Amino acid sequence: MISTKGRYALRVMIDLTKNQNEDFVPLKDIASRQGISKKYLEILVRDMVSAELIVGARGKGGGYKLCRKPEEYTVGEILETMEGTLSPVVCLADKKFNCPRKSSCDTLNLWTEFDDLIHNFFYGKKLSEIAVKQTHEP
Amino acid sequence: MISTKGRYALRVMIDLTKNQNEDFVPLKDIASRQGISKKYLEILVRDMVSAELIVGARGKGGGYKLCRKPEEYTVGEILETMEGTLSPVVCLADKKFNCPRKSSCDTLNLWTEFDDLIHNFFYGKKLSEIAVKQTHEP
DNA sequence: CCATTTACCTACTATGTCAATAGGTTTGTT
DNA sequence: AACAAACCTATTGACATAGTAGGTAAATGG
Repeated sequence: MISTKGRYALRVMIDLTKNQNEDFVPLKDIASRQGISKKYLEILVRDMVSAELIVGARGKGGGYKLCRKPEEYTVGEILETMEGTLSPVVCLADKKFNCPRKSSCDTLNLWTEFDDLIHNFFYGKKLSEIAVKQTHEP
Repeated sequence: MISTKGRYALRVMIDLTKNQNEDFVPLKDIASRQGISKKYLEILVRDMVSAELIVGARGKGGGYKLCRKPEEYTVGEILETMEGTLSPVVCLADKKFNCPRKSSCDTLNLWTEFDDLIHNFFYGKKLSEIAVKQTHEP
């Protein structure tokens, strides 16, 4: 299951996409628009900066900003950064894990197929696709 | 991520499929073949019985048995029983949960699409498909 | 230059789930 | 009666999740 880390991070990225006009968007604004604790977002945003998904600027007029164009991010990249892995099972998540049952496992095929499905789904979605500005009813 | 509950339960179902010739398969045998603690399996198997995936018989000659043909089970049904839900996010997992951001959420579509993908994948797979006896290399 | 605004940093915590383990009771078979 | 099996209740250690609390550092505006 996707945790708040991944889900909130994605919403931050969408929020930043929608507010690209401003140079830097303060976390305070994002938090209030998204209805998420600013304190908690600080933790997530730190990881996002060190993963080079966004950049921060201090002081007055500071905040956060995307460091690429929205179409240059995939949802998969964002989620995988925050969640650590998108793999549905331990044996596929950890590359170093060499399962002793590997050659005889009846379920490995199933998990591998599922893993590919997840990967292709999320890496096939661009941030720009899901962060479209909403058209309001007349 | 699919926990051991779902993964082990699936392996129990596969084991039972492969040993359909015997009337009832003792948990002891399943545990040793699968290399899983019998004590832990007891807990999982209890849930499987109450969900009517399998039936148990006590006493000597007892054990567990499928209550339908392998082609009448879907992997989705087995996993969903054990995991509680297959939904990737809380807002879709809990039917009673009425998210206040539902109408304005930018990510709901994404999660719904992903949820359908997961559901279709696992409910499209039958137990009989993944529990085929392995053909050995000559 | 100083107050303000912002990011950035370290630490702590309550809660819950996971993955078992331990020990006992009941039921059916031989 | 002995045994083998399912069935039942309770407990536990480890870890992740989803935060909270309080402070420091840097940039800007007046």
